[in-house]
Amino acid sequence: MRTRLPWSEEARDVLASCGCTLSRPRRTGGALPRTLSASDAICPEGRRPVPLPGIVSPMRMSRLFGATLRTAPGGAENAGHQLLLRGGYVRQLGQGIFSYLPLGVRVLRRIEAVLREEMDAAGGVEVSLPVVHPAELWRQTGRWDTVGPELARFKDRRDRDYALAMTHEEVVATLASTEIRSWRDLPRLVYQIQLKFRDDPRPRAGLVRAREFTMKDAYSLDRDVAGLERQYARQHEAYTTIFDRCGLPAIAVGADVGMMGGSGAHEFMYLTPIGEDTLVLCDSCGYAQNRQVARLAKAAPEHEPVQPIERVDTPGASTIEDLVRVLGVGAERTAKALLVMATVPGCPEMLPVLAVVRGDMTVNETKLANAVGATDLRPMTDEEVVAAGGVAGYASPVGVADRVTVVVDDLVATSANLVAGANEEGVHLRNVNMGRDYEPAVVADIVAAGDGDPCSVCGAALRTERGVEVGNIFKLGTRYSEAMGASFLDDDGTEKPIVMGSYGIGVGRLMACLAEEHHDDAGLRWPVSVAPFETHICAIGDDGLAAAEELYADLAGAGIATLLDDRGERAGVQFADADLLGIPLRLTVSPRSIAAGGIEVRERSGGESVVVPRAEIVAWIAGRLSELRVGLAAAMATRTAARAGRARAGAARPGSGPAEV
RNA sequence: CGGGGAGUAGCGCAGCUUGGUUAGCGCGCCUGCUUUGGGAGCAGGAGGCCGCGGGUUCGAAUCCCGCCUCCCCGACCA
Repeated sequence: MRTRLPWSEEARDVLASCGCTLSRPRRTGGALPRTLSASDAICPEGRRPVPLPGIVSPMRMSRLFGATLRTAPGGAENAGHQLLLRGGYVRQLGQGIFSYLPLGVRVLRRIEAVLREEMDAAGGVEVSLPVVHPAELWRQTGRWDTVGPELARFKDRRDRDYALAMTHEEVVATLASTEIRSWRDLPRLVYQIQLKFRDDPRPRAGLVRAREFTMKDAYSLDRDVAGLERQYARQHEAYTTIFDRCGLPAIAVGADVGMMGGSGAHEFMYLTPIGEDTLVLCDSCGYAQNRQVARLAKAAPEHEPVQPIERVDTPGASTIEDLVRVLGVGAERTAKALLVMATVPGCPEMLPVLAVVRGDMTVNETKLANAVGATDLRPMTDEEVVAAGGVAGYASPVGVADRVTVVVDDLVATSANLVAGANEEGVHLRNVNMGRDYEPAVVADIVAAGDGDPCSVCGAALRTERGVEVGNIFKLGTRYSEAMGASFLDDDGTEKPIVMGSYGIGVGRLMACLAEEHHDDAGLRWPVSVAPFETHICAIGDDGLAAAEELYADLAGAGIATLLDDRGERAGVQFADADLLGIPLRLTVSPRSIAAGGIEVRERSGGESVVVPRAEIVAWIAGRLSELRVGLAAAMATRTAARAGRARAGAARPGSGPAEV
């Protein structure tokens, strides 16, 4: 049975303005997109009702700014970055700072078009907020002091402090304080596509981690938490659609809220070895979390009577491995202590912290930082260890509670008779028990989950993967609205703070990930939805060029984004550059193709060339592009699902998933 | 910030250890001729503050010191 797909609302609007009879794309196997957008339309006359979003004009290669390079500049490590440089999409100006050349700009614009469509569809309205922020703005939320050097600061000529925008919560909250007065003004979703600067300590992998970058950031404003949850779920859905449409397989994982604060967050991850985040995944139940927050199942320790504490000499045994060997006990019978200094907002001095986990586990620094409310942790210096009453290799929570904040993993808290250090060189203590021998300041889950650990949901073995964070969504709550005085009058007559959420996608990073995902040895292979052009005409020879000019005019007239190689280069050069640039359809016009009665079409994604009669070429291409678009969405949906395993429980897709067709 | 590496023509690199007179190679670029469906051939050419500053030396791309920049590995983020 065939279901007719609905045109999206926006598509209906634009289609109404087209005089042609439009047909729907054919099913190409697998799932179809939820709705069809205007660009999915197949027009029998080869016309498209509106210019393709994000693509404003066809282009001649002779006018293009930016050379293709045969060899990638040194320093470009990953394939995607190398190809973007070689293809003339981007150039690096400084560490983490890039120029976009015309081809790169066009890819950006197309990604942005998808972002705008999906944000609009989610009820968003576009704004454009300043990149230069008065310091006062950031002081009001306290982030001027808490964020650190990542926030780039400068002074103006009158010695006033400013910051370069690294995110826009403060500005949005300030605006909301004047624009939103009543519950009738809510909910709202504002978004922008704007430059950000973060003085990242370590830019890396080209566009994947730049310091200056464009970001789509959206902010939801709601009356209450229920409203926030609705918008959050809607954004979650929109993000899934966005990455599907762009052709990037990405999965949602639970995440730490980090410097944003708030009550919950998901990150959208592109799984790749070049990623710098470690994700903890469960293939069995779909649990998926950033390692920073991933949990593991901890078997409840067996109950046993508390034994008297006793000293034991362990000369030279300063590691858990030594201890296991010398005392002949399992690592799970030991307690391991880690000494760190924590930066806690509001505290003038750093807080000394002693963290205790079982010897067979490792501390997760993010969890530990969250447990003490710290923004930053670093190892203690030797002097600080002494001041804390500890001895390197023999640190222990026993007897130091007055000098350090003791944080105990919840498993240690319920484990009896552990072996711990004695805060004395060469000495350990047997039968150490929390409560009797020491008092913790905090008990929390502070251990790291990793490969092979049991899943906290279903018990199956977890595995880890690397990923790049291409997007995130945060439930901010009222932190920013309260700080900036953004409140509204509710229908019960009381003044309430606006409940906020924030939702980001790095545009350049998304482009970099796409380049990483879609390439082969010869070059890039852009998904049709984000390619800088849809067709690339190679004009071979003088006769070929003359015929190509006509084809170019026809395609341009049909609204098909076309790049014409009019440089008069040899065929091999043109083909090699076409492969490098990675435009989906290559059209060859040459004496040979003319003799064969048409235009030679070859798809960058592979397959044989076909010759299409000249009279049919425009409609043929329009149809093929339409098929490619539909096929892309279907392929991405299945691919994403396959990569995520059966992502459900852990990924916690809120609300209903995409409608099955 | 800690550790490792690199700055020589537009791009990729050699030369440096063991200082030496005019700094090379491939690709690209310019001119001409020939070629013309997978990065052409021949001939001729242009293009260098050898990252910057100081020092050693008769003489420094080369040795020494300082600085800057970029890349990679660890703590942060779209």
